[in-house]
Amino acid sequence: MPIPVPPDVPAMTPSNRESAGQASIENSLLAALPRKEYRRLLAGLEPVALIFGEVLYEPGERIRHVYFPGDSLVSLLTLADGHLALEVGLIGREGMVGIPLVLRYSVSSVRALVQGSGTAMRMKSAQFLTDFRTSLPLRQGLYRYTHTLMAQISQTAACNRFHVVETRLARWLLMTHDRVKSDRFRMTHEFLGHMLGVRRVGVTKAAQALQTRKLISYNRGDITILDRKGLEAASCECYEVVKGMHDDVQAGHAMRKSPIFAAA
Amino acid sequence: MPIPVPPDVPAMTPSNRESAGQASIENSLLAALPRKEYRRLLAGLEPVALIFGEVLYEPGERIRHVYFPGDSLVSLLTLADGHLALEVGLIGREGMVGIPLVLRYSVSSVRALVQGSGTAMRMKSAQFLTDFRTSLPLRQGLYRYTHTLMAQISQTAACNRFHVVETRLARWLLMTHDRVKSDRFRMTHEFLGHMLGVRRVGVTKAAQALQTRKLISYNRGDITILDRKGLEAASCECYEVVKGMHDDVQAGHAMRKSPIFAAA
DNA sequence: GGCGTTTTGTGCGCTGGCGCACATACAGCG
DNA sequence: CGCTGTATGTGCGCCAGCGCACAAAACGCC
Repeated sequence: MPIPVPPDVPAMTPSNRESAGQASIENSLLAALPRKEYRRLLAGLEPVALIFGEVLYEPGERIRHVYFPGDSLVSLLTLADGHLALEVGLIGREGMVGIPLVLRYSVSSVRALVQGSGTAMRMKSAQFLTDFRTSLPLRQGLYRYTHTLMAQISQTAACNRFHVVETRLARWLLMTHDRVKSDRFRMTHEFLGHMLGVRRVGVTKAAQALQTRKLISYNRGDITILDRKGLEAASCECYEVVKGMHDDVQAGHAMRKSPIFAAA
Repeated sequence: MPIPVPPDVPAMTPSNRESAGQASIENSLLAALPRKEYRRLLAGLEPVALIFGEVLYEPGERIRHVYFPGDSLVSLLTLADGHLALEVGLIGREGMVGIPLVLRYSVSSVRALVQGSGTAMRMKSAQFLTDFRTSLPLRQGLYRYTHTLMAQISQTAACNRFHVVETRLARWLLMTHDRVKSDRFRMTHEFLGHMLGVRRVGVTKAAQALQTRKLISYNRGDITILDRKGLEAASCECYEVVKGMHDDVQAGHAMRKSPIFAAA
């Protein structure tokens, strides 16, 4: 009842579920760790396939696992009045789901919903707390990611207040596009309505406008990005702001001397 | 031009500026520290008077000091399009201004604006980073506060999206009331408009409604809470949600065994 | 006591999004 | 092939909040 499960993507077979994340390290936070450190953490990490519509946490619920998405995508939703939802954060390969644990808090205050099927590495909370305590690089990466997540949430708040649906939809599609490798993804208007906190019909209107402008095309839950540049022009500067922040952090992994970081 | 400086409150004289925070520890985070720990930190702490309208940080600006408010009040504002502002967080005696430093980030992504004149203790960033590294109780308190701040920002995002001005104004007044000791505070409609992200006239309308219902009274920037219970009824449940979270954390200082906390 | 400034009040037309209700279309399945 | 469910399209009246413009108080200051 809360959020209707959207049309399923082709389900993962047991075979590719097994091999998920086996080949290369798909999550940037993990990939940024020193090889040795990564191998050590691997013991507690387990590849899983996340399926569209799956709820990882509910508000007020104890966090059992943290997730490092590969090509999966997870939305953080704030619920209001029980039926209305609004996305406040979007987590893909650049981040981790379960940030409260970084802050020594074991309860989520938002719903974490799988918004794009795909792979992820997960770890039990207890194990994570141990590894987090003993791994400096992991701590550093996660603290920085936490900061960008806060910034993302703040910016999203203003965006939701001031910008019209069409603009916000464009932004949202871009953010998703950044995190998934493909130009196509499954996504119904109904579902988008819950993300943007508007009626389904509002999404339909906005999507029509974007399609007319040849920026996207869609058909029964199948959205294709046609003109990435054009979409960027159609979105608000909130997109650039948040993106810039993520890029800063990514860059920070390489050049630790960047003036924006506090001395470790 | 961005945000008009609101009517000044009676300015602090040099004498009470000197004695600010001298008497008792007004900030809860500091007060919760073991005595010995607090005395050690005191060396780097400096009492200051914060004045209505003062900007502590601008987005993208390097953080020079952190602030532990006593009876002062600081708003975190996200800016959009350069002229519109929206409050995403409110910090009083329960918290600290400068959370990015907790996450090893030295740049603020929001504007920090003094919204209620009063006292605070401040510390240079470099000193803070040192003390933060060496004080376990300080780290614990700040991590937990950071979590509640994130939760507050998320909830505020949804609130701003779904609730009408009158309701949000009620919530905002309650949050302020919780942090200031007094039933009266200075606050023009214009200023409130920037907090709630609406036109001044919108605030006037909402304030009229609350005044008609005998919940508040106001006069040229002087607002009085008349009926606290009534205001709570007039506000949205977002208020309760956020308040409950803060209370949990406060309680957590006393009973560390609470199941909501992750093992240290 | 008069004057400028700040704060609050009022009016008006406009628009984006809402709630509701129904129409169409395509997809999979027996 | 037709049925059922899912996804998208359309129409309509409504309302909160917007932008703009101006009026009316209250305050501070010379």
